[in-house]
Amino acid sequence: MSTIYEIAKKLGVSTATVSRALNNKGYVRRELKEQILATAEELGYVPNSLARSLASGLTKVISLIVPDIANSFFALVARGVEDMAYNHGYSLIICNTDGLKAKERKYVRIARERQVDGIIFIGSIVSKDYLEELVQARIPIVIADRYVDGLNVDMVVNDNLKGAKDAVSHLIRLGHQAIATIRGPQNTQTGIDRYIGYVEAMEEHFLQIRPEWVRDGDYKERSGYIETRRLLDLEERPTAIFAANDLMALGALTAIEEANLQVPQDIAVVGYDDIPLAAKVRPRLTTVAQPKYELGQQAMERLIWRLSNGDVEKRAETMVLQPRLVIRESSLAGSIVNEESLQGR
Amino acid sequence: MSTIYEIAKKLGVSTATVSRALNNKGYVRRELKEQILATAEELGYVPNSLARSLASGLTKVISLIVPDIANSFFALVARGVEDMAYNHGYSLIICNTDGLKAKERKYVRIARERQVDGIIFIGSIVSKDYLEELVQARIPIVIADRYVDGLNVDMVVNDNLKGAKDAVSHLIRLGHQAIATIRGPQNTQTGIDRYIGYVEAMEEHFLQIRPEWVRDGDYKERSGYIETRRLLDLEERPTAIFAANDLMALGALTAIEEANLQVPQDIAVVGYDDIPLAAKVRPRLTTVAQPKYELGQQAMERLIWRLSNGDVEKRAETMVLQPRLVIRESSLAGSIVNEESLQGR
DNA sequence: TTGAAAGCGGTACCAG
DNA sequence: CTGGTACCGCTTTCAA
Repeated sequence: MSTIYEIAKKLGVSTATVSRALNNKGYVRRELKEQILATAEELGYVPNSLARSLASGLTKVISLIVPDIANSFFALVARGVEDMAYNHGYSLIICNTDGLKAKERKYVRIARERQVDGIIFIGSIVSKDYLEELVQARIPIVIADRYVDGLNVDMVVNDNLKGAKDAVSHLIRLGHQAIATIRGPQNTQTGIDRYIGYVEAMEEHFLQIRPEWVRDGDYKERSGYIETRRLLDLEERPTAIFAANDLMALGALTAIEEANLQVPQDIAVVGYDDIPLAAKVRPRLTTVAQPKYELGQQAMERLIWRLSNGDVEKRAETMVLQPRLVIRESSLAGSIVNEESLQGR
Repeated sequence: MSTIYEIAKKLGVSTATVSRALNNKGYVRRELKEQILATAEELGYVPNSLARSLASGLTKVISLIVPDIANSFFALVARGVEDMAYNHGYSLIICNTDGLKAKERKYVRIARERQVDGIIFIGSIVSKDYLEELVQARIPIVIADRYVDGLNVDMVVNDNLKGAKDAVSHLIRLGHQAIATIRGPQNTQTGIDRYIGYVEAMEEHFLQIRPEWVRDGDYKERSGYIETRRLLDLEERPTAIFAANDLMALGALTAIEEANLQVPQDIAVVGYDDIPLAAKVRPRLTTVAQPKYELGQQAMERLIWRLSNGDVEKRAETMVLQPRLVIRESSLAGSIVNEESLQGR
């Protein structure tokens, strides 16, 4: 493993000059620079970024903290982050927390030890404990797909309230009046906002919200399944269900199928997120599409921006991306339809 | 950001002693050690792993090179890698190549610059060019889900030949004789082995392989769709299709559905991989399950083992995991069946 | 334009 | 047991 020292020795110059030449920084006589570059090539020189980081104080590494990369939603967001990072010379350390505070804490610790330049949280718990620790350590962070109140931190989210409202309004336009919802955790902002969207849509159309039609899920498929069974057992059964995410909507589809009922004829179902599966199941799932890849991209872009304006203590901003209702079979009567011709609003 | 130097100064000891105490290495008087630990705590000391790595020559970082983390198959393997890495104190740098040699090369370069302790390749191109570069740089690597010939490198794969053979034999047992296959790229070992499995199963049962029943795909859904349409246009149409992976099998299902034919009544379909979608589509897809998570786990475990036996120039080994045929609706006549009761072989 | 040298934060060997 | 100190490989003033 050759070093700049070897290059310097071979050419009888100083390491300072070699460093300048290699980094194209400061003054170096043109031909000398070319010699240095040539020698570096010849020696198979590869810069040691550890040494560089230690000296410069910058690692060009970002920690990406996510509940589970095997979850397709997060995987797509992560992909957006990674592409943007790659284009800007950043490397990503991946951290799966499984929603566990302990793992999250540990990963934050690791991020600090490794001197990462910044951290991106995606849909994580984000306990304020270590969030403050990070602010104190002056490590820039961006939170994606999760709005955390009272924090001077950059965030990128989608307009959950509007998305949910669009979804429910769509059901109402189809003539549904008895619309139930399976909510996400009400201690998360996404869960709260999507529920408010549901409520607002119902109220604007003067539709009654029966308490037993409001079910609490945890964003996992199983809870969608369980709560839907409960809904089906009701004497006053709803004709449509708005699930706060696709996984729960999928669970709903299963429960309805098992009950020998038809979607959407007997019950319509709408989800949220538009994970890849949504377009694959039968009936295809109507859902609110979050710009997942873009969410990741924007988060990373924001972080890079923050990093290059480091000392500027500019106020944090929240970027809101627009969701898009994707209408498919699970909320239409009848046959298979062309998805493209139906997309909109 | 406090350093060991500050701890040392505050206690009037040397940095050497502090280092020893913090790392629980070498001799330090018990009470002194406790004081050091307490002071570290008090100062909010966080070790700088860059400095540590630079001095020790170990980073505890691994590069994970994968075509696309948003692909659920790779995501699951990656998850296996990450969990194992986490348990052993390793961090993972994620690298999406999109199957592009240029990106793969770039990431290998980055891995070297960052002085990673090792590299795990999953289903990648793995050009011999930089593979040799890595061997020369003495960076241990493990290749998962991809067998590369003539290389003294550790590998973890599943028995593709056997898996394919099992799948086709299953179709034959169901009475199929006209069985087509959509192959994977024949410049990949997985593609070759799965094709050989198909051939062996057919030959052992004295079944004819018509050349027009052997189609070439690229592991993407679209190619499965296209090749299936070709198969359906044949005058001598096959009664079953073995696709070399699930994505292509999914494409096949779509093509068959569009042709208004029934799966499995008119045509049976079997895939390979058992991605999450396989159990979700209708009809549910019969497939060969690869132990994805375990594949990742084993790869990482192998790498860790190799790292702790660094100087021992032990011969590389190839670990072969067993695939498992998962029988679902796409290869059975008739109604929805309980998946569990059908798993076997 | 170039070079000397002081770090960056730790590790680890050697002497005491 | 503990301290002194020479690096690890590169960046970055500051002089020359």
